This record gives sequence, structure tokens and C-alpha cells, in this order.
Amino acid sequence: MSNQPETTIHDIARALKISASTVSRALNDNPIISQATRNKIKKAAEEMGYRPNVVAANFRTKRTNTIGVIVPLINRHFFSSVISGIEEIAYEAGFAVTISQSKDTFEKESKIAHTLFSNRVDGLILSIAMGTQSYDHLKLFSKRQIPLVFFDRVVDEIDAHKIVADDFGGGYKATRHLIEQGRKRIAMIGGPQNLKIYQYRQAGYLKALEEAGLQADESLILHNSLTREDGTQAIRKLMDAANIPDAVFCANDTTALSAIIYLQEKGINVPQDIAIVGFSNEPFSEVVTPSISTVKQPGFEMGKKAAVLLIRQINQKEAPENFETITMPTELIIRNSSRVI
Amino acid sequence: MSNQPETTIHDIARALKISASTVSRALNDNPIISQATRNKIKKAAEEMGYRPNVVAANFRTKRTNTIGVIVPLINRHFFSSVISGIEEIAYEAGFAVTISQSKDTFEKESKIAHTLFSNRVDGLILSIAMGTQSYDHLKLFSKRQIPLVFFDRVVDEIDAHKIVADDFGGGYKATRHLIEQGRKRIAMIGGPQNLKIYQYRQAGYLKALEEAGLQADESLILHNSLTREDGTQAIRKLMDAANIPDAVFCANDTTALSAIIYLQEKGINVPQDIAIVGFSNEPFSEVVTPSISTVKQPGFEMGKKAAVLLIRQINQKEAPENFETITMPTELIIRNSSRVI
DNA sequence: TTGTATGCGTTATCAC
DNA sequence: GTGATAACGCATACAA
Repeated sequence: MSNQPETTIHDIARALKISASTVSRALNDNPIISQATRNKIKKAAEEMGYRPNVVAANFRTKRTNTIGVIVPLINRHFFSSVISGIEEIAYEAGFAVTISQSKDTFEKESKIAHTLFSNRVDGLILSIAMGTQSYDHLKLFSKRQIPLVFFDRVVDEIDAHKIVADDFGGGYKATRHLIEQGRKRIAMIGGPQNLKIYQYRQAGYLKALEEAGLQADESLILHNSLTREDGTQAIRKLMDAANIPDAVFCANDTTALSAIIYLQEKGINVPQDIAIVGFSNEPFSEVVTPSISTVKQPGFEMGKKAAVLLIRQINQKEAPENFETITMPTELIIRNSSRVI
Repeated sequence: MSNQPETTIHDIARALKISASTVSRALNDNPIISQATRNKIKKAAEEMGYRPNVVAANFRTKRTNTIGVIVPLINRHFFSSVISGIEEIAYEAGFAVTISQSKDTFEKESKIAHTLFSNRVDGLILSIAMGTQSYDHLKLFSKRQIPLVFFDRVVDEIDAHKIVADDFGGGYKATRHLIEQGRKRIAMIGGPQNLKIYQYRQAGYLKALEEAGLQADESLILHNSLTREDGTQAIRKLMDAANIPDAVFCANDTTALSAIIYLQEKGINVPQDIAIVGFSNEPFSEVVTPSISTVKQPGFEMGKKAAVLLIRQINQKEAPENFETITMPTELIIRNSSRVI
């Protein structure tokens, strides 16, 4: 069971009585090598079980053909859609993709970023963790001219291409829809305000209220981390207050679900008594009862776009003179949690 | 905006008028270097913005401290639980984790395996794709003594540690539960029979039927790829036949959901008319109406176990004389889709 | 405890 | 078209 030594281009060169450089060139389909020798070399490589040592090549060329991706949680439908989009483009362009999850903590995000940097990924695509407030681990990349593309949860302080969904429009459309359903006291369960996306969703909500001549009520606006538990706590707080809402716009589907479950337990009718709209279009939102109205983000498309921009930047080797922020449209999906038929 | 050159250990050595090897040793906390010089070197490294070139080190040491993980789909709760388990252990042990998804196709799986191999991952943890029937891309690893651990969807033909859930027991418990609810004509929507896990789930089902003196009915056993669409088609086929079932055991939660939705549309009562049990405990199964009875697999624990075995094998550098197959317990969770109260 | 020398496998530069 | 040679940055065997 001894470790058989790796076949290298030198072994092939020796066997064929040619030089290693010719082997290298042939294997890389360098057109300068004649078709005949190229075939001969490839055949020999095949027979000898040659496997290129990519690590050595990466070391030599200073390129790894690898893109790093950091998402808060792999297991969110939106994020895994983005990942699929990134993979599709990267795959076509000959890049491998390394995926990591920050678990929404700054500590893990920073550690991952350093690891990816040390492993010399050619570029990085990421959506920052909820807890991230310092950006040294990302400045590392910009300082060394390693292309960086943000999506969804972006950072103003760093110059880079940014792909975002139209969170403002989503919040606006969701709220406007509730208003059109005749709701007057519309609460909001929002996310951490250090993240732009949650600021924008809330801004859209406020804008819709204002347009409709409805007074925003501070006591109806809550902020938390948007987990199942946070959602339950938030809806309880809303319902225990003096002046209960007749609708709730939730900044994600998870808290929308919490709200629905809590209200059902209390015998309160959704949507008749209280209408609910979520955000993100998680798969479960379609299949729960009542199905959850929500705002759909084009995750797959965002991933593709992010990868295209990143790879372009990698290949041109120059930092672009100006960075784009691309806003992709969101779509309100009206389901039973907000529609009084 | 020019690319500043990387600081190397030689730069530090020159600045400190010492040798590069001392710098290398100090930075790696080699105890042979005196505390004083170690501190001095680390301080200089810090000040000079030194970042180790991990690619170069990997190349030199032939180790990457990276574990490759291939799963069919990142976005399945079970798989992402496994990934979390793997990450937790790997993180503690100083390994990075590269995650890829095969999208359940052989082609992508094979391509990923080759990429990971070429990138010299120290070990591989994987659950094979539904379509995978040839194993050359995995034999690559065993041939070069690169440790390999399978989980969930394992391969008999390859010697390696294997972590599986008790699929047989899960199928058995699920079916027995349906029998205890008084069901007599229990159908099964099963998965591809080239995968052991689906064979075992079905074997458990058959065993429970047999024990109860119920005749297995071939017309009540269907096989497909267990997607939403497959599930809908399967339940339709079952309901269109002469002799309709009074319960269905589905090999995953996705098809269980399809069945429930289809039956509800047809005005058939779940569980009164037809009881349903799924498999895997996807998050949605708890929150749909009716909530779906299912079999829970200990994904997180399986991931941890797989990582522990893999890392042990990596560190001892020797192929173990005998490989273990570890079966982790499954748990039946009884919910409303099968419980007539 | 530190320094010197060497080589990992590949690609790139230059020569022929 | 092909070959010889150097170099990438680091870790290590050996020498001091």
C-alpha cells in the first residue's frame, strides 16, 4: 500500500526523450507545439496516469482559478440560489468555486476571508454577516487588488461592484399592497439597521405609508435578528400592546412564519384579522397555511451577474475606474396571508 | 493603483539581517527558535504586512489543510446540517472546507472530484449523486491514498469509512407506525434503487408489512427521483389505480408534500382518508398543514463523525487496515399527516 | 539556536 | 517547434 510517486511532466519528458517545457506546452494546448507531438504527449500522459499538480501551477502563475464565496447561511433559499448562479457562470469560465458560510458572525467571516486570501483566490463574492461592522478583513483584498463583488448585504465603505435587490421597492410594494387591502395600522418587523437591505426595506415601508397619508407609528416598528424566536417575540410584543396592528410587514419570511403561527395559536385569523407579508420567498412560504405573501428576489440572476462582473475584473487585471451598483428588480407575490378574498 | 509586491519571508529576513529559514521557523512557532527572535520576527512580519503565501507552503509540504465536500444539493436541510457538522470539526482541527454541489448529476460530481483532486485536498467527504454509477473519479482518491469518507449515499465498491443513517430502521418505524394507525393498504413512493439508502428505506417498509402479515403489493410501490413533480405524478398514479391506498410512505419529505398538496386539491382528507409519512425532516414539514410525520436523520452528528474519521485518517497518513461503516440512529417524528386523533 | 543549501512541479524567458 | 534554465515562496535536511 505504498504511496506511488506522482507522475510529473519530467517523467513524461524522460519517457518521450523530449523536454519538460514541450510537455508543459503540449498539455496546455499551446498552438506553438506541433499537432503530432501534442498528441503523442497527451497519449503518454494518459497512459502514465499523469495528473497535473495544480497547486504547483497556481504557485507558479499566481492564479488559482478559484473564486471564493462567503454567505451568511448556505441553507437559505435566497443564498443557495445566488450560489447556483455564481457556479453556473464560474463553471463555464473555468473557475472553481469555494463556498463558505459565516453563520452570520463577524468572527467566522473574518477568519474565512483571511483563509481565502491566504489561499490566493482570484476573487471574492460575498454578502456580509449581520454582525460585521469592521472591514479590515475585506480591505485586505482591495489593498492587494483582488477583485471583490458584494451582493445583497453590501458595504458602503468599500469600493467594489455591488449587486443588490430592490429592497426599497420590495418594502414599498409590500406595504402598498397591504394599504390597498384596506389596512390602516401596519406594523413592521424589521432587521438590523446596520445593514442597508433592512434600512431600505423599511424606507420603502415608510414611503408607502407616507404616500397613503398614514402616520408611521414608532411603536409599530420593531427590529431584531429575524430568527424564528425573534419573530415570535416581536409579534407577541405587538399583540400585547394597547393598539394592535391590522397588518404586519416582516423583513423576512422566517419572522412572517413565526407571526402566523403565533397568531393562529391565539385564535387570531390571518389574513382577516391581521394580514402578513414576508420577504425573500423561501420555499416554505408557498406551502404553509395560509401561504405567505412575500417579495421575491432574483437570487439566481444576482449570482450570475455577480460572477460575470467578478470574472471580468479578474481577467482585465485592472481595477475599474468606477464601480457599479446594480439593482435587480423585486417582485411582490400575493398569497393567502394578505389577500382577503 | 499599482500592485504592491508581496512581502515574503526573505524580505523580513533581509530587514532583520537574519536568515529566511529562521523567519519561516519562527512564523510557524517552531519551539527551536528562541522566544526573543520569535517575537522580533512576528513583530516585523506584522509591521511589514506579511501574509504567508499558503499556496507556496502547500506546494512545498504537499498538504493543503483543506477538506473537500461534495453534496448533491447544498440547499437540503439534511445536507446543510451535515456540512455544519463537518465545518465545526474541521475548523477546530485547522482545516478549511471547500463545499461543492453535484446537482445530483454524475457529470458535475466527476468534474468536481477531479478539480478537488487536482487542487490536492487532503481528504474528501461526499454523498454521491443519484445518477452516479461509475466510480473512477473516486478511485482516483483511493489510488493516491487520499482519505475518503462517504456519508448517507455510500458506495459499496470503494473501501472507505462510511457514515449512514439507519434508513432501514427509519423505513421500518414509519411503516409500522402507519400499521398501528390501522392502515392496511400502505403504498410507498421510493427513490432510485441504485442508491442503498432508498433500498434500505424500502426494505424497512417491506419488513414492517411482512411482520404485520400484510401482503406487499407491487402496484403500490413506485420509484422516481423524488422531486416535487415526481411526487405529484406518483400520487396521481396511485389515486388513479383501481385499488387506492389508505396510507403512503414517501422516501423523502418533498414527495410527501407533493402528495399532501395533490390530495388536498382533490378534496381527499389527510390523514383521515390517506395518511402520509415522509423522510428527512425538512424544515417545511413542521410548518405545513397538516404537518408532516417524518423520519429525522442526525445530519449534524453525521457530519461531525465523518470529519473526525477523515481527519484522523489524514493525520495518521496510513490507510486503516479495516474500514468502518457507522450507522447512526433515526427517529420517527409523528405529526398530523399520519395521526388520526 | 541559527544559517546554508536544496528542491517541490510548473511556467516563462530566452536561445537555438 | 523545441530545449535549457531560472524562478515562484516556502520548508527542511544538514551543517555549524
